[in-house]
Amino acid sequence: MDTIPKQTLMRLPNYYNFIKGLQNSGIRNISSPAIAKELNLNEVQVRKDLAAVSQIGGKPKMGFDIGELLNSLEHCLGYDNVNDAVLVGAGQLGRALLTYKGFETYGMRIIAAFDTDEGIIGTEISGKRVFPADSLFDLCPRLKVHIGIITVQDSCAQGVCDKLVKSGILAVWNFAPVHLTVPDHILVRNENMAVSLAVLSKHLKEKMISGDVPEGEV
Amino acid sequence: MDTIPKQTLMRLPNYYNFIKGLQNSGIRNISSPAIAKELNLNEVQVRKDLAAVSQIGGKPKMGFDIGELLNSLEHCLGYDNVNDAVLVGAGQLGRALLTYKGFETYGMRIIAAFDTDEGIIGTEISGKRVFPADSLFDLCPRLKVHIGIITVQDSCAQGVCDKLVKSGILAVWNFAPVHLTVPDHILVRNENMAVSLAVLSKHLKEKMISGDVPEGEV
DNA sequence: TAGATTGTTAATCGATTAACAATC
DNA sequence: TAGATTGTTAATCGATTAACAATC
Repeated sequence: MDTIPKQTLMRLPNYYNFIKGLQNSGIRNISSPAIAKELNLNEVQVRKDLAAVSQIGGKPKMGFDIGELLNSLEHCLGYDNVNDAVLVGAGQLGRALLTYKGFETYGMRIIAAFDTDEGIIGTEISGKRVFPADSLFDLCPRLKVHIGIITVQDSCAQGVCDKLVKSGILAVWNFAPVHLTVPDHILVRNENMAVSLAVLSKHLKEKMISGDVPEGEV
Repeated sequence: MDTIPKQTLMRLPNYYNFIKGLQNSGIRNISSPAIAKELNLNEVQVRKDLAAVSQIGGKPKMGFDIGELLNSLEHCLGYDNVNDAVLVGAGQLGRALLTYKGFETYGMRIIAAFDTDEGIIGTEISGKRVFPADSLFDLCPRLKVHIGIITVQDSCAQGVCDKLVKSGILAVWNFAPVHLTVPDHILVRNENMAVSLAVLSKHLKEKMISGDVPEGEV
């Protein structure tokens, strides 16, 4: 298990969710062909992916032990090391992220929120305190946080980003659909909801054009 | 401009956001080396991407006309054809998506929401009506919608998905971190917020290990 | 003209898939 | 044993990068 290929890493959550579901139905073993079929993947690809991840591997005729597989996947996905992040912009989307339960599963945690709105500063959202935006400089180093989430309006995003960088943030998860200029050593991941949906729609359109659609549903 | 490579398609929004920013600062032309530098990409890659997208191409010594480039990018991203989607689950996250302004930019539109909570059925969120979940079967075909967004709790996701499929939905954008079983002809895109954050964190960690971090910030 | 920048052809790289021997 | 399933080596595919001639 050296470094896992990026593409493999991206598929891991799908395996995890599928296999977790099996576990809940009381199933103990699963073969890669079975996984491949259900997830619409090539079965060699699944075997390679699992080989890269699983500690003890599978057994011919038996397949993989589901418990072990889940452990291995959790390990690879960083389940067992907690990573803290702060969020700036406690608007509709920011609030949704603060409330979102799923992060814990992957060892991630949003520990605090920042905003400029006097009305919500000092309140708690889903157990996380909202601080004034100015206190970033002070709090980030103290909390030793290195990941910042930007859910402010487009026009404020660059300014917030600059502040985060000054506060010692090394990775930025940006939900504002604008280009952020950052020093070379800062990691930026742009999350663009609209694009995700647009890409899905484009895929669908291509599929429809290629005629791969059931009778008359277009 | 035949079919645009998938990887290129994924980079398009980044070009778009960056170039849009330049336009707002009144700049008229941009060269691919300049884009490459700012976006940390290979300059040949940028040239190839733009070649695949731009209608009229660039001019040696001048670079690309920003207006034309934006038009071409908008065209490729489907800006100019509207695509409708319905959303099921008007909770925190669902509400954030309904409120999100960015979709219009890419020609996407959420036209209605569905929920089981009597308290919010009949209300409007950001101008979109919330209907009872049961009316899916009736409304989807009538609205000719083919994209469904799932923002319900994990435990309901599969049930909702089945309903959507029965209602004629062909593509599903799933925010619940569970595996959805669907007929072969249905497109599923899993959006897992937690994984995105976890992957970012993993990248950061790798970068930190490889020593690519400024003095003492670890 | 000289130099920057374009578009394209060829080389490289990484990921996917096919083929197959090993094993429970 | 026979057959399913594993892990791995080799072939293919697609995307990235390097090299270069064309052009404003």
